[in-house]
Amino acid sequence: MTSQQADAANQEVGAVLDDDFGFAIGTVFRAYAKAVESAVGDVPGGPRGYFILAAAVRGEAGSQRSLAERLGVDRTVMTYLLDDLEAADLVERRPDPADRRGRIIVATENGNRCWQELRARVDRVEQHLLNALPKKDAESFRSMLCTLAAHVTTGNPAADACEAATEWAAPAERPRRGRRSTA
Amino acid sequence: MTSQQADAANQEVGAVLDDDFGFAIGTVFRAYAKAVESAVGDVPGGPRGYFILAAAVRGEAGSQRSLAERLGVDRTVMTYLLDDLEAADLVERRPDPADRRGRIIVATENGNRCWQELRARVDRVEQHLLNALPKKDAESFRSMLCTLAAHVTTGNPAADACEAATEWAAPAERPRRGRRSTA
DNA sequence: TATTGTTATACTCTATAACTATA
DNA sequence: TATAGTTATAGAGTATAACAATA
Repeated sequence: MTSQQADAANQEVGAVLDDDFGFAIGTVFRAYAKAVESAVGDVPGGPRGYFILAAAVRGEAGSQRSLAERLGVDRTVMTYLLDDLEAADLVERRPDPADRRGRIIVATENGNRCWQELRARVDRVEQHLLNALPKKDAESFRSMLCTLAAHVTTGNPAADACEAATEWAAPAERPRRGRRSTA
Repeated sequence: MTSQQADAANQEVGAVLDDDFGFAIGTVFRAYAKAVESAVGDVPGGPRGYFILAAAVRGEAGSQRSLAERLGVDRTVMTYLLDDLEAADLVERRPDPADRRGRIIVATENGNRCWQELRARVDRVEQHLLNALPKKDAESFRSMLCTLAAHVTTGNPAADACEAATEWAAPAERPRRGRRSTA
């Protein structure tokens, strides 16, 4: 196969695979996450730190636990993230007057200021990504995406679509690569 | 704050945060990935293994390197994934006649059979997720998502939207939690 | 007893570097 | 010299479990 043929084949591959929903959402998500990562610079925790800050600025962060669940991170990880964000003087942990076990996450004054600039950058990333669509489509895409997110958040998320995990193919033990025992 | 007020606030939080694009795409992606993970059962590599298999079945996998880049994984990780998939008799590494350094990834007969069932399951996950939208919207959402993915794949992905990473907030050293030195 | 948050530890996953074989 | 793939290893990230304080 000549390199020209190879290139043509690769183009083809791209076109067809990108037509797969799972492939597509993965690709778009990774591209967005990567772009946001560079956009937020050295904010502790990267994109996740940014979203925590965003929630805090809007006064919607709530408790550590609820925020962690919303962001899809373990509650212990949330502790580390908040330690770093607090050390950077972006957010603050305040005692919850209603439940002395919990903390309420709020943005500091500095956090508010930083977020102004960060949000502008992240917005540009979002717009740049959506520029691939006609302006009108971009808006409805954004809207539908938010609808899906809201639906996932409230309803139970597709977990019931498939219940059991069947045994697939060669039951021969797969010895967990990359950590080939200590022997 | 009463617990009723707290509940109301939490509802509000959900609604507003889900209206943030980044938050929404993260939420939807995680929900989809989690659902696919359970749908594919113990296929080696989980969702990633499934997508490799899907590419192989369609004869679009190509070389390990190109496939790895497409899936957003390191080429060394691709080696491990393929080791496991090959051990499970789902895919096969064939020498590339055009370049004896490279391998071409193809699905085995067993891999083809398994994929038939797996694809049906994953399709159900996708449909279940998109059920939150009116049927017509679901189709256009899917289409737009694929357009975005194709655009990301070809054009350079938003990486130029923001160039430098500025220093944010307290430059006080953040001591990297969770690995508090060996002392 | 159950829950929030923290800490320590163990584990998994990823990526770096070094190596082989091709080009 | 550069690239595809492999392997080993170090490192980052994650989750488990135990604990303290509060409900």
